[in-house]
Amino acid sequence: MLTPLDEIICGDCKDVLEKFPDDCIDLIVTSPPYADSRKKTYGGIHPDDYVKWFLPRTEQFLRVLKPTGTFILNIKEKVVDGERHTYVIELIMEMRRQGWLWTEEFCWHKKNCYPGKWPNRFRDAWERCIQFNKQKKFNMNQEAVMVPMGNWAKTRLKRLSETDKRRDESKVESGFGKNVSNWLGRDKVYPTNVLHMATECNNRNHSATFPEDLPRWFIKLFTKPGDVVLDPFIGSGTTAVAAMNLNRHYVGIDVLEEYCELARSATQAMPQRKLPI
Amino acid sequence: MLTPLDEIICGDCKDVLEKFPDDCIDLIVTSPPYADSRKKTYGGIHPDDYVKWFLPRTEQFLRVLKPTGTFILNIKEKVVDGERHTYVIELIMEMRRQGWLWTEEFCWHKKNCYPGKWPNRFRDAWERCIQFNKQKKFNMNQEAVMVPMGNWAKTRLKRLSETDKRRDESKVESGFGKNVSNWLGRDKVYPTNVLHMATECNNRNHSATFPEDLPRWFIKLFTKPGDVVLDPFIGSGTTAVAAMNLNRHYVGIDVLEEYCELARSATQAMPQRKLPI
DNA sequence: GTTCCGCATGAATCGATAG
DNA sequence: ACTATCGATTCATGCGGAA
Repeated sequence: MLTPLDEIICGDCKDVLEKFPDDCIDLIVTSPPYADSRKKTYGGIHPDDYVKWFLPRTEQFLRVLKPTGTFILNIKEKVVDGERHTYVIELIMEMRRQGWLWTEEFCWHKKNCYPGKWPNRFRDAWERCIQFNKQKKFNMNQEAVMVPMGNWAKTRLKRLSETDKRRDESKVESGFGKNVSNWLGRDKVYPTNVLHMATECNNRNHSATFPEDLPRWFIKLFTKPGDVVLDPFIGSGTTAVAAMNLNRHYVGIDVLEEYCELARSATQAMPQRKLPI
Repeated sequence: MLTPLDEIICGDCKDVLEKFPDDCIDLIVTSPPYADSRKKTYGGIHPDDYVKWFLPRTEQFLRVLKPTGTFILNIKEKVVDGERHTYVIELIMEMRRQGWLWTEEFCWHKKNCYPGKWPNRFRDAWERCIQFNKQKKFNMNQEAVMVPMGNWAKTRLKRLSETDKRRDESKVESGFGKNVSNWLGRDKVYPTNVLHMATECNNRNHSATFPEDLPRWFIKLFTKPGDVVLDPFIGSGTTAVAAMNLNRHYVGIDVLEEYCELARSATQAMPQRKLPI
């Protein structure tokens, strides 16, 4: 079977991917249903069963990913009985046994985290974006995510509005859009492994969207135009839209037909490809 | 033996703590020698041996810590052979078997991280501050680390200078100092589990100092004046100085006499206790 | 066209209450 | 006793409407 490109496929990603050929995906970036979350829609996997549930799927991810490809897993451990549960770190250990390399762990600082107050902890304002690879040599285009933040840029930024300044603090290109070309040839710096992005809290159709900037950043970093991006838990379609906007092919999978429809609408509602990338 | 207070003791913390009574420490906060780092000074423990080396020491930490106390471990996994090494997550698993509760993991965002460029990764701008406890109920004074950042403050901040605004962004009390009292009674918010603090790059006598703000923040959060703070890897004495400034007792331990001397000088050079806390 | 203000909205967590 | 459900808590963000 050939790889179906630019499609949203309904089904369990384990079953769907079994029909895919080996080494056909350049980047997998996904935010799976967290343990015990989204119960009403996804059924909810108990934290204690999460690793066992996930491993057969990462096995398929490993097979379909190209040797030079990357797998970015956005995840966070829940608090269970007053403690951080260990399913995420156990998953890392088990995936290494499966053959994955644990290359890096990015920290996504969620500037607008969920509110609340408890006697024994503060609000959780960060999630892991764990980078796995098949080999030590993988594709990476660092220049694609460089940030205009030299002295010249800094001076100019002082004249921007408060809102724009806030966006600039994210240091991740978001908020600059078309103007980014103005910064070419100026002082630009490489980002770090800490990403500052706010969640999108205005999406009423899907309870757990990550911001488009997140997959967008990793797509620019780990793929080039024409490459294939897979999100095995596509949800509302954020990853597919991000890939589309960057002239990459996408493959989206979700077990719920409802979300597949949502993702299809999102990709088809795209007004145009916003160039330049 | 009674607990020796406000002293820097030379020796391996395992041996030194064996002579301490049970349940005598309110907070342990430390940044141990990282695996295979600081070879010249600490001898360097190979990453593969790190957990085995560390566990007998955490066993003593567990014994001397009060039931309501907290252990904050500032650590980060090294890159070994292109991969993040697993000694930190293995350590968490093993310490849980030892009886520790893995309550939380704070993210310390190092705003001025170490420079450098590599083909396959970005600069590492965050470290883990892992919180362990003996029981679910522990002492925590959240009000002590509240931050002036409500709507009212936000509006007002627009009129402050650029420099002040930058300091404000740190959200961790650093940079506000005396002015912070002006904000009392106004909108203050609780912080999150992401700490934004710059590293101190001016200490050339010790190879791995963390900024005083880091132990200071945790000391304010998990102890009250008169409590006892232990740093079993005291290094240049940052934790002892922070405890002293906050009117807490300290116990510092280091295997190297050279660092003990350095720490003693640091505590004795204290000009005065900077009140208010 | 700007800027400003008010408002709804969250991958949360704890503790109490109910079965 | 042990599990399931529910209310209270809390704040950065982006939207729409207003000045």
